[in-house]
Amino acid sequence: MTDPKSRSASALGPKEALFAQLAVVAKALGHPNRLELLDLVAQGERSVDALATATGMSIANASQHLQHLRRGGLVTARRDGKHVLYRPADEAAIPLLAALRKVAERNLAEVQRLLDGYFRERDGLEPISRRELSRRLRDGTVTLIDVRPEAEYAAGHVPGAVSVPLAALKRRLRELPPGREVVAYCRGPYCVMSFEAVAALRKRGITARRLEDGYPEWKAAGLPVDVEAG
Amino acid sequence: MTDPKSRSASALGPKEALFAQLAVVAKALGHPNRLELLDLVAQGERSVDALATATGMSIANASQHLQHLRRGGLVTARRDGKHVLYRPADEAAIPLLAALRKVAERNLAEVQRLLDGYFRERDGLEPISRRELSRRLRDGTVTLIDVRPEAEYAAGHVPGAVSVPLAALKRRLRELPPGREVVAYCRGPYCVMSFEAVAALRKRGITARRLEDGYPEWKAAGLPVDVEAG
DNA sequence: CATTCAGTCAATTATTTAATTGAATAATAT
DNA sequence: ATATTATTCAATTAAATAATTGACTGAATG
Repeated sequence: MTDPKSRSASALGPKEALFAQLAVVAKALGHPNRLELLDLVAQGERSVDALATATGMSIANASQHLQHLRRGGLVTARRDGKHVLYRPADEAAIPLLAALRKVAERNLAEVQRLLDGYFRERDGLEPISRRELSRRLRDGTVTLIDVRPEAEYAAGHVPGAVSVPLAALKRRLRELPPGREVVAYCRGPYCVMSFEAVAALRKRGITARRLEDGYPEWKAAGLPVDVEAG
Repeated sequence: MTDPKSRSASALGPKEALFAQLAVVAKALGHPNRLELLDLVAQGERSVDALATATGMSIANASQHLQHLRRGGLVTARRDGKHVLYRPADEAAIPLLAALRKVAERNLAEVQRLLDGYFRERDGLEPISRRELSRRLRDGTVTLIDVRPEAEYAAGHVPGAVSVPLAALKRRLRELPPGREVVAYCRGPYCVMSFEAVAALRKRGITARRLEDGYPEWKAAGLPVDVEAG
């Protein structure tokens, strides 16, 4: 019995044990499939394979997720003939799911985007003006990223911008100086890449905005540009 | 957007994406250390190393857990000089924690065991509701003591409460107005300090009760709070 | 009493997540 | 400047979790 998890909670201090137990409940909610199952179960008692079919999971997979939910005290099961029927264990389980939704809705830009629809979200991301960007680049209070493909960056970009093509953004997040606002730009007002970039950054808790319009408009405004030597 | 895999949640259906986002929040709650951190943060804004010290975690570990909580939208951080101070991101975060507790309390045998064991006196100590406390504070028929450490009292407390940290309670018993019921509160329903305070007072013949839950819940209920000037 | 259906269990593999260490950064003090 | 303090980051390793597969069990049916 070297595994600390297998020790009874009494070995842990009451405080630790309680948080450990709360974590069991939270973990039960910590997987999209289980949330989907719980959401279905909340609508009424259902059999395992009805749930598996409804969600597109395999029976075994659904069964295991349901048992995970059961261990978390969120659902209970009863046998009815050949079928095992699951239902919410507790009237407190539903408010818990609601509280979770509330936090998610309030805080996650990504959820907001989903709720409001793709294009409405774009309006929520107020862009930074060229004038303000210029000033903040001088101050060094902002990280500017060019999310267009590398070739376009090479052909001309805003001075001070770093090339981080959208496709590479996720895995290069760590390169961004932390605690500094990020501004992303791309081809112009009808290009979605900077919207996507900002959404991805915000989803990860990074403060991010779009530059108004994009590179062509920057250049057209007579502002300086850099071209890759070569 | 040449690589479809680089798209964020928008590549999933809206339903899947929604559950995925809810799972992010739930996962943020899905670790005992993070729950402990959140519980502390709920008492008031705190620096990373204050939190690390209070919980016994390494600074780096605490920092990472806090960032995990931040990604889940449960806390936010601001810089104050050298320190980064974390606080709850959202008033919805506290009810979420409370809902989690409720489910855990009702359903988990292990928690039940804890309540029956360590906290077994709880049943004997009927807590006083916030509503009733408010009324009796107005009437002046009760002495309210805050048994948390002094720093937490300073960061915010129930108006009218006197700071009597648990450690100091015994030697400060004579400061309590005699013949008046004492109500004690601390950090919340699973914080043992108020239980111990009440037990200590009763042992000495003083009529004492706990406030239901604790300071974070008082604040979350929208009731007034006092903060120490300075 | 063997067969089938509905679930569960156990074992495997792949993927995630956690904790640790030491280096990097940011703000401040010397 | 340089040092100091507080925090974050990056890389490593260990541990936990997820999905899959096939074997297993309990209840109905022929």
